[in-house]
Formats: sequence, structure tokens, C-alpha cells
Amino acid sequence: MHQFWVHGYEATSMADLVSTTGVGRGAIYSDFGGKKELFLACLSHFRDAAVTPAFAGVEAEDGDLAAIAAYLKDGVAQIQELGLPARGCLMGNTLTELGPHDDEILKVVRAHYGRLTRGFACALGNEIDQTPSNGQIRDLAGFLAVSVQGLWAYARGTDNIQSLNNKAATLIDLVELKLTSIRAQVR
Amino acid sequence: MHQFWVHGYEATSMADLVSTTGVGRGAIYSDFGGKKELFLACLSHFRDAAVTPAFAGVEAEDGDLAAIAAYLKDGVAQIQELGLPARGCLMGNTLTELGPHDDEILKVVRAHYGRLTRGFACALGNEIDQTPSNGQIRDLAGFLAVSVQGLWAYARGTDNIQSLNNKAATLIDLVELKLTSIRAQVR
DNA sequence: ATTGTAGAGGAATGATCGTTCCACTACAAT
DNA sequence: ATTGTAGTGGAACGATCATTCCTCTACAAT
Repeated sequence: MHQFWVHGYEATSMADLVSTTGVGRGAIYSDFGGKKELFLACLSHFRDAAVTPAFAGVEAEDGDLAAIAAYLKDGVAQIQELGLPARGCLMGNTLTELGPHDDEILKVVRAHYGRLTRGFACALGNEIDQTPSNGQIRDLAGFLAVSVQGLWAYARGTDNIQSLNNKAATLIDLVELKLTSIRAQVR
Repeated sequence: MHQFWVHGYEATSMADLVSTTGVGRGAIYSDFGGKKELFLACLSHFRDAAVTPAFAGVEAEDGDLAAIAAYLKDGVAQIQELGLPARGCLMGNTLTELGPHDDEILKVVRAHYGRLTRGFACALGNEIDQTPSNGQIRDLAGFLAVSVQGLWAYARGTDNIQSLNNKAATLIDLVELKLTSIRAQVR
């Protein structure tokens, strides 16, 4: 998975995968079928092993803005641990590289965006005691998903961890501001 | 340029470039030197022919939030004209694909992010009669650059123009809210 | 009409691509 | 000890990759 994550799909050869995983060519083809099927399996594994634990706090029943802030903060902290430049989000990287060219893969990435939006919407809904289907909440959640992906993409090109922290903090700040604005207008 | 823009660097072969441009192989190599040099020339051409005119309103002496909103609105309108899914931003696509792997290209993309941030900062500074070097303005501008790139990346995977409009409108809405908050705190 | 030159496009370079096949090894089950 | 099985890694497939070289055409300048 890491090879695809760092280098992308096209720039990763089967020889790379054999050498970095230690798994023989034959085994890869008999277990997965081919390069694309292996990649799809990596997307699933990324979803389960990387996204699910990182996003669990937001998706929790009692998720709130603090959970979203923690998700971002942990993400940036993890990037710092692993060293810059970062790998970004495999889903976001894949959307950029293969989104317009492979419907099967696009479906997976779209589902990821939907999941992010849904998770953010629930957490934001808890903040204002509204259902996540509230129009303003849905819009704000969708924007959050796009902005967060923009942040992870940006992380692939910067060597300044502080700029990442600033942008994450600014995002949370803006969302908080919007929430108080919504609360005032509801009242 | 379009070939790189749509398909990315790795997925574009010299044969593709020869057939889509109508320029002979020999001419490409004698004029540019090779694939990577041609790609760098495309990045420059993208900057001058696509970014500069689209971003001119924001970079103008009297740029303001309305100019930023117009930049986004025009961008989405152009995407709608050309049909979804969109091509995204060549700079953003390149950051994701090649950012961590080619320093020379990364330099160009970073310069683009710097340009966006600077343009946004000036326009936002005009809104609150502050210098663009104001800390809050700089942070907000940097966040704007990242969010906008996230939006163009998202455009590569959606077939719903309305969702793009919503996200762009939400971004402007949040920035406006933040500006009024800054104004209140300055007063 | 002759010359100079810029570009098109075919041929061929070695390298690498994804993929298939298969001989061989390692090891668990009986 | 024998059998069954899962996985390794080498050989080779045709296809395609970026790149170089070169021939031929088209056209402007003289």
C-alpha cells in the first residue's frame, strides 16, 4: 500500500511491489488478479486501516467540533512523525490521478468523500442540536471534506509543519465561527 | 498542455503528445529537450495562459472579497462549460503526482501556491484596511489557497456542478464571516 | 531554378512495462 | 516418509516507454 500511497498508481511498477512487499510475482497475481485489483485492495485496506481509526472520533455518536479538531491535529502530528513531505491521503491522491479515467476506482473515492461529509455532518449537527440533513450543516460538512483533502494534498509539497498547523487551525476557527453564526440565527 | 492537464505526467506518452499536438517527434526534442522539459514548459504556459487571466481580478490593486468570489464563480462556470468531470488545476494535479518526487517541479508548484496566497492576502487586506502581512490575513489567505486547490481537485471526480457551487459559496461565506469578525475585533 | 532550412514521420535503440508460465523450494498434514 | 499445497523467483511474452537518428517533404529566400 505504501508504494502506491507515496508514488501513485502509474509510477508504481509490479517489480516495485514485488521488491517492497517481498511477495513473489506469482502470489500477487494468484491472490489479487492484477495490478488494478491489487490497487483496489489497497484502497480498501487504506480505508479500513488508516481512515477508520483516524476518523472514528468524528464518526462517534457524540462526535463534535472538538473531535474534528482532534482528527486534524492528529493527522498533522502523524505527518510530523513520519517526516515531510507527507504522503497525503491515498483517496485524494487517487482522485487526482485516476478519478477522471477509471469509473470503478472513482466510485471508491466518491464513497470516501461521502463518508467524510457524512461524518462531519453528524458531528456538526450535534453542535447545534440539528439533524445532519440540515442544509447549512450539509454544505458546511461538504466544504470541510474538500478543504481537508486540500490540506492533505498540500502536505505532499511542503516542508513546513507549522504552515500545516496554521491551516488546520484556521479551518477549525472558521467552522467554529460559522457554528456560532448558525446558533445565533436559529435562536 | 491539455494532455498533461487531463491525464497527468506519467500517463501521458510522447506518442500521445505527438498525435494530439500534431508536432513531430523531432521538433519536440529539438525545441524542448525531452518530456520533462516539455512538461515544465507546459507548467509555465499554464501559469501565464490560464492562471494569470483567471486570477487577475484578485491580484488587482483594488482586489477584494468580491474579486475572490468572482474568481471562484468564473472557475466553476468554466468547468460547467467544458463539462464534468473537470481537469482540476494543473498545478494542484502536479503537486499530488510529482510533488514529493521532483524538486525542480515542486519549486514551480510551490511558487504557484505562494502566488495564490499572496494574491488572496492582498485582496483580503484591502477588505480590512490592513497590510497583507497581518498574521490573521496571511493565515486566512494560506487557508484559502489550500481550500481552493481542494475544490479543483474535487472537481475531477464529481458530475454535480451544484455541489461545486455550494462548496465555493460556502468558502466565500466563511471568509466573509471571518472578515467581519476581524473587523469587529480591530474596532 | 537553386539553395537553405525547419519540421514531419518512419525506423530502430535499449529499457521497462504488466502479465503468464513453470520449475523449484519450504513446509504442514497425514 | 509421502503427499499436498502455497509461495518464490527465473524466463520469456508482446507491448509500450522515452529517446535518437535519419530520410524526405514543404516552403521561404535568393
